[in-house]
Amino acid sequence: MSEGTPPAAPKRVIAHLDCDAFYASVELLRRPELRGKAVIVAGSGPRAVVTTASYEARRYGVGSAMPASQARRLCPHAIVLPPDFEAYRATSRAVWEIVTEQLGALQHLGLDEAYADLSGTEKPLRVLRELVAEVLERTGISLSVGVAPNRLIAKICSDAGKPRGFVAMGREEAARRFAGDPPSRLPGVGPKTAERLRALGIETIGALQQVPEGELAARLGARQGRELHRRAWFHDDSPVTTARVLKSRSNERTFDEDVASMAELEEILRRLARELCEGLAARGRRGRTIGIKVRLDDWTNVTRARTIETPTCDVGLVTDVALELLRAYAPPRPVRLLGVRMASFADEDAAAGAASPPADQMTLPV
DNA sequence: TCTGGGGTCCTCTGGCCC
DNA sequence: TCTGGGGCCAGAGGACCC
Repeated sequence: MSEGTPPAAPKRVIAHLDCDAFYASVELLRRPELRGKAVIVAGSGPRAVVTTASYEARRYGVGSAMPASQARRLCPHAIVLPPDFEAYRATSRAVWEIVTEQLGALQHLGLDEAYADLSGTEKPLRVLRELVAEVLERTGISLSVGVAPNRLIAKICSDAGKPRGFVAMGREEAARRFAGDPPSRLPGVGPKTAERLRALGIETIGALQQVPEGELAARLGARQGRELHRRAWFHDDSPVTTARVLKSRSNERTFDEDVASMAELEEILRRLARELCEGLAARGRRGRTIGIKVRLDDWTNVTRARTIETPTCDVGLVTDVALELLRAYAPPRPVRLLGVRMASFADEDAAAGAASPPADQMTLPV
């Protein structure tokens, strides 16, 4: 190693693995007779939204998070199935156990996607191709894979190749290839940011690349401006983080019809708090910050929280605090959604035991 | 057309302390 | 004694993600 010359950073190889139309795929495995048909997974209530849709349904414009009523209008012949998260979790475990056997620890993002760091792996593309074939054979689930020097490009590549895609790309090529795409293709650019960019006349990633970082910072704030500029050029040095600790847990419900009665709201809040505490107790978690969330009929969202001295998962205490917060706010309009939340968890990792990881450490999506 | 549920992270603001 | 600034924390709201 020569003095004054830093050693070249080892080349990173990051893979993003994404299950194709995951929930719909699980349903099709259970009901093969639906294969090739338009299938929508959605709740049944008047305010239900689409959880996912098969590619046949997507051709009619049906997409995730769309109101189920709208999805039915767009694709009236679609078969609508209720979500079965237990089944999705079980299939998810099966898929990621196979992947973890081959690649080691993963960074999970929900049940159906994960990052793996393959830096230093011999012939990573071959390893990944064989892995995708094995997952398909053993579980029936097809994966799309993006391989790149960073997470940002890997994710965009797996998305661009869906379904059953396998796309590997370097940073310069990504900056060229996706220049004509809208900024919303970049993770972290949602509808609001896309609209702000549109208002500035920025309609493509290529256009975003041409805006000096200083100008973006002046218009969008220093941090977001810098980050957008980096993303437009597909720079990303964030690590693949395999252990994530749960920060908060919540339980919320949207009502089929708005609720104006305070007595009814209090009863619902008691139930939500009890369910939340039972879930926390089962995982041995206790928190200090208790919060409520209220969505009014005009879609106004209000949150209130209080931090107590001693961590708890006691139903009575959590319910009392949540009720006090609700009474102090006293919703001025009918309520559409009510939720309760716990955060600031006590560090009880040691108590969870060394043999098994803490239940909320997301080494596996459970 | 009419928008779920469960999360994370970021920004802003205000209170408190030094 | 008063004032300003910085750091820290909690609370609230917003954007985004799957």
